[in-house]
Amino acid sequence: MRSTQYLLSTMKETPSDAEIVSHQLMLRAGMIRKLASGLYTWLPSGLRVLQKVERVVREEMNRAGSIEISMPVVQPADLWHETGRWDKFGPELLRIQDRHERDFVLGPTHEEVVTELVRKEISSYKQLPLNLFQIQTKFRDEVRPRFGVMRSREFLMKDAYSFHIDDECLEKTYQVMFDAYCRIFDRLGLEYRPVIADTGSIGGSTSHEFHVLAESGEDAIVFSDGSDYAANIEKAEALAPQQERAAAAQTLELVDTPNAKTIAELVEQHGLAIDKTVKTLIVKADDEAQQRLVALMVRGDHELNEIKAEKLDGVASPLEFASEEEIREAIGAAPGSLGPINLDLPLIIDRSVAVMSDFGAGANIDDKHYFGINWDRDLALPTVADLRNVVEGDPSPCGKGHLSIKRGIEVGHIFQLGEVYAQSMNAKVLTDQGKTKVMTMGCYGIGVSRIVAAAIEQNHDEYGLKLPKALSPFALGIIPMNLHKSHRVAQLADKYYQQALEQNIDVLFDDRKERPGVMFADMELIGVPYVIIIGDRSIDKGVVEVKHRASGEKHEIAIDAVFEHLAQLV
RNA sequence: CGGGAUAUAGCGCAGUCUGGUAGCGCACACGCCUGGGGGGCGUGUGGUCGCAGGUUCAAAUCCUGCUAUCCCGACCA
Repeated sequence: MRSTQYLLSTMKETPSDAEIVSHQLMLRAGMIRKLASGLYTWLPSGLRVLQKVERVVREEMNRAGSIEISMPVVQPADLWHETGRWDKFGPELLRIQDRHERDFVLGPTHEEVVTELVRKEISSYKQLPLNLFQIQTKFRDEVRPRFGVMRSREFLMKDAYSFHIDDECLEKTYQVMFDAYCRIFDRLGLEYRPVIADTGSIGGSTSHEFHVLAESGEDAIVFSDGSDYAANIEKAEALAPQQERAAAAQTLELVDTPNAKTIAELVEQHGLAIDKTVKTLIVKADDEAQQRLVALMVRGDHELNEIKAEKLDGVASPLEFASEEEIREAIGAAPGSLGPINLDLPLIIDRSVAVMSDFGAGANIDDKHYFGINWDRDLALPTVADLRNVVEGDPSPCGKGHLSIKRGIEVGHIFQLGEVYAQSMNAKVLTDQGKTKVMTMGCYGIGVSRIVAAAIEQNHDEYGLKLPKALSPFALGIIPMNLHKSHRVAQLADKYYQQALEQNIDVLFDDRKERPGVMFADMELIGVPYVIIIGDRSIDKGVVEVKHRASGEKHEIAIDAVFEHLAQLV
């Protein structure tokens, strides 16, 4: 490609609405442009990178035995009613109507559509297992799109779905997909980790996420230093504390705390250690429960894990917090003065809270707290459960070592769905016994467009992108010095360009009438891994220079030996 | 959805408080110089100041409403 015939669209200055580095660089390098919040146009350089990711994904999916199809973006609402997700999915599901006022959705995922396909096409166990994938645009009406294509509303995703006669077969395919994902992320040159994950709104049992490690990651993932254990923090169990509860040393005392509405204020104003305080959180109960609200308690320095909470018996799922009015009506006190004593609601406490003694909590009377609370003495020990997020240094749930916490960008997620969708959509086949049986399913997603952003988060420097060669938009750049005045330079540059084209090398020939600094800066910004620099000065010596983006090193290479030299690199 | 901020040329910004003919840098066009790291000089192009109302002789500037975008939060009682 010649620069003069290309849409380079690089920018010197960073647009003010880009926050994280990948978003800034993608704008500056002329990879994407925003059309509206969460909607991006891919410019040529961005599209090149996107397609390189796509290619690796496609190759590895094919290699792993998955078969490519393409399903519609627009899906009839009926299918979503069948699985119940029309009601469950929430406002992220963009609903639209056609001219006949029939309901449709813009597909955020394709379990319904693929199951509809397979239930019609497949009728015998002999046709299983079947693994289908597509690489296609998805739409999710995110609450808060941000960070460019990292969390956009429209995005490119590879989604695969496998169908099996039984769980044993599903588990085999799941492992095949797991391995294929590792190969994909290896080939893309990413630093990543598979972690144990929650299945979330998709449903099912076993699940792993693949995370690219990055400070800007939106997820917290935890690792054991004593084993391979790694999990999303949502899923990591906080083990019960080993130590026994200490004996009561203080008497129960009702204290005026007019200005202590938060744990921080309580600690500061009343000299209470933070691990001698508790937080009482009021959430909605599930529909079958006797009372409309449930109280949950975690230690003052801990965080509630919403995923764990909403899985508890009696707690509404998805988790919903009670409003201030509801709390006042049920308890008679405002948030900020809540606690376990004289609480007329079902109460579930965290394992760490169960071993606390002499602790302080709200009195369920405005502006008052109880200090010196002790279980069994002052009130019976309520239901105990794992309610909190693990923290750095907690013992690992695997039994070996302790946990550390890192940030990750979720780029892949695989699930053993089991019969969830096939059951509700009546997707059955005949077994070798001639009986009907519901198929069991797996599903496997990769965020293709998100990978582009994640790869940049991991591979950049002050000058711009430094993508691994599997991903960089061009493999080779040609920078001529004084192209428009020196025939020798022009001739040689053109010769190299033709040669690169013949060899099918993705080459960017900067034939603009620009100063060298501009050309260097652009090549570095878009991250061209190798650049041939041609000038009269070096031609006089019978050489040209080849510059390596990653190391910054320049080597003089004999004019005729350049492609031989590059053959090993590009 | 709650809180905060912003909206002026393609990009980055000033001007708004204190109303009086819309500015700077970069980019872009042309000319000359320069020619191995975002160069120099000169001449230009480009803006219904987010939208709609209002106040005023006069509004980018003051008032009201709306919209869009970004950030933070949406358990941390």
